[in-house]
Amino acid sequence: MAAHRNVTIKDVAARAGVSITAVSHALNDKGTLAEETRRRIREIATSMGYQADALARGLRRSRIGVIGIVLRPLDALEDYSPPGVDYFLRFAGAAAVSALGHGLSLMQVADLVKGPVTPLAFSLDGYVVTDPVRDDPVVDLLESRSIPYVTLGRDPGKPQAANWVASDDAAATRTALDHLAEHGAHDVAFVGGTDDNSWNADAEEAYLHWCAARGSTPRLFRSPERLGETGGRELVPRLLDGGVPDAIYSLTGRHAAGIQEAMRERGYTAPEHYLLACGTDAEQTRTAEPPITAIDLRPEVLARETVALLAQITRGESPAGRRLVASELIVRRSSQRGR
Amino acid sequence: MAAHRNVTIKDVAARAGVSITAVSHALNDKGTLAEETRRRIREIATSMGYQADALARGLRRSRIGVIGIVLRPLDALEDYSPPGVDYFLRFAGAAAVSALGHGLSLMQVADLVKGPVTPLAFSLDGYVVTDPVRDDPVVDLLESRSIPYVTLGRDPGKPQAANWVASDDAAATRTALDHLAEHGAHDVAFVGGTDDNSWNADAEEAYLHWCAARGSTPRLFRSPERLGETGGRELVPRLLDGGVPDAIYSLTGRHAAGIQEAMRERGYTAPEHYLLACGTDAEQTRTAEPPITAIDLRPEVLARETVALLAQITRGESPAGRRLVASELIVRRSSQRGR
DNA sequence: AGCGTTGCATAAAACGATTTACGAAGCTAG
DNA sequence: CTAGCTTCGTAAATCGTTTTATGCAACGCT
Repeated sequence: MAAHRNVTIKDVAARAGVSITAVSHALNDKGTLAEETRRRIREIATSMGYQADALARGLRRSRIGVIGIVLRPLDALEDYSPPGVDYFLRFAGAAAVSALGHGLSLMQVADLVKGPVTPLAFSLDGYVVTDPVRDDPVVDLLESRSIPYVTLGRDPGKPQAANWVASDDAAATRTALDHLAEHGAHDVAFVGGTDDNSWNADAEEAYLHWCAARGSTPRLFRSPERLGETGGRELVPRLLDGGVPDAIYSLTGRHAAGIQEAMRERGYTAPEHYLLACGTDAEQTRTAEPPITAIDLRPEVLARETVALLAQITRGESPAGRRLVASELIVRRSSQRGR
Repeated sequence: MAAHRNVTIKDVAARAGVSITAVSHALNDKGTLAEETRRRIREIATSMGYQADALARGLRRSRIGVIGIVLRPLDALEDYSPPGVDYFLRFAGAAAVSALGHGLSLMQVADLVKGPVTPLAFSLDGYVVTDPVRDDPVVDLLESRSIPYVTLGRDPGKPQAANWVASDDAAATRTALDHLAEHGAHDVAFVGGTDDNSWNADAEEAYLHWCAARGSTPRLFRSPERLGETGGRELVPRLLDGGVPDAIYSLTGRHAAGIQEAMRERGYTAPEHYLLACGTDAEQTRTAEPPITAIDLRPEVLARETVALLAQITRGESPAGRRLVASELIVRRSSQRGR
């Protein structure tokens, strides 16, 4: 238990009676060693429990087997485990697991452009950046350091960006709106966030198109993500201006929960007086009374695709990758009414 | 955008017309440089956007500013984002945030003793190991590599272990049992897990003592954590042997949820026919119908204490630290009955 | 003049790997 | 016999820092 220096390549070389070069070559399948020598060295290395020091190796190779993940919406919130928002945790968890499958590990990194940043930040092999905002400074920073990255959701300011994975938000929005319409809604109000990312942008645009196609007048509202339930509650008076809407489609779970509460306080409940659906599944949508119909963005699938793409890129293959992942509507009581 | 080599200490030295030693000393407040020189070098370094390479620095200093976290119960589950278990995610999230406060960052590491391990694993500054089992191999491994660590929950096999933080599970158990008794329960059945960690051990022991003190006959059940809701459901026939218990205290949230469901299917609901409480708060306990009384282990507080202790140790100060954190009972409908 | 301080700065040796370039045998062909 | 080619290994440079040991003035003192 004494402060026991770990076994280094030098120790292995000494024990095997060869040079450290030989050991390195044997272990990495390089050079021109005789097969027999290779085998012998490997055997000795294993028996000594040798494991190459990741730092030293990284210094030479400039790859350390770790990728970073930056959750931009949480950077904006300045809270990395906000109550009720489990999408990001599910995504990050799934990403970590996927990374392991590629021999990588994953490290969550707090806002790269603010304050003191983790020392390792610029030595990582690559980054997953979720929901970048328009011309995101984090993306610029990575770009300027030429660190590879994949965004989850497009950077709305860079339509030509090469590598991203995204949920098919336009399709998901249409599915949700159609569902509300099927259950009798003519007039659907839309509540989005204010972060300038592709999730908000694509959903809004799809909503406007949908309204135009049906000849209905859009009623579009926005509330900062940061305000959460409170933001939802405060929107209700405006939502009720000009009568109770047939249905409300709220992008974020926390807004939806706030809206539902404030509506109930005024005597309006779903699905009796209006229909309610939400653009992302969250603890609130599952546990509200009644439970709220929501879109499952399938963070596990998104994570798998995102990490796979990044892994490919860090390995040097760099096939421009743009992958769209279909989401799924989970129908719950808040939007179901006999037709 | 060209593959732009990052600015190194050598570049700074060249620009400032001094040796690299001078730059290193200026930036780390070492050596005997003139104050004026120091200032000038620092200025140039900042203006060039110099940032020391973490790998190279780590290689010398053998500290890289990253700590690892190992969630043993999830290792056992082989699922790092199991549904409904938010305690670990809350803990890990809070730990990450706390780590930042100490200038460290946190990396989640999957089972250190199984399969290929992340290359960086043995170069980290230290580890948080949650809920080690008796003579945990991960703890042994860290010990043998002399990597500092703090456990969350004691290793039941090492009563003399120096550094741990834990929730006061004995007290919490008594509080919950007393609460059930106050609401009229005489005969409380106890359902624990099978992992041999201090959480299970301390709660069981407290339960047995409590029964002994009151002269009631203990009814102790165990079900593997891994079985989750199913495990809870399957326990119900045995729980009902010899009549419906006044109350059931289940340690894990998933067991509790399964028990509640299977009981309802047989026509027994809480709090009408029996009282129900749970040893940890989880999505299920909050959202079940009725919601289940549960103990909030306060993962945020635990995380803060654990990381603070580890940070101290990695800084070289190593005050043996054993800290007990009080948890809090959240009373919900499942255990409330007019007396 | 000689000597010990003091103050400032640097050269060089680590840290632990990978990679490049070269060298010593042994063999073959002319 | 020797030039040339394999085959098998190794020496040394390198990655970017930190740290240790040393060097060189200038100064004050006897």
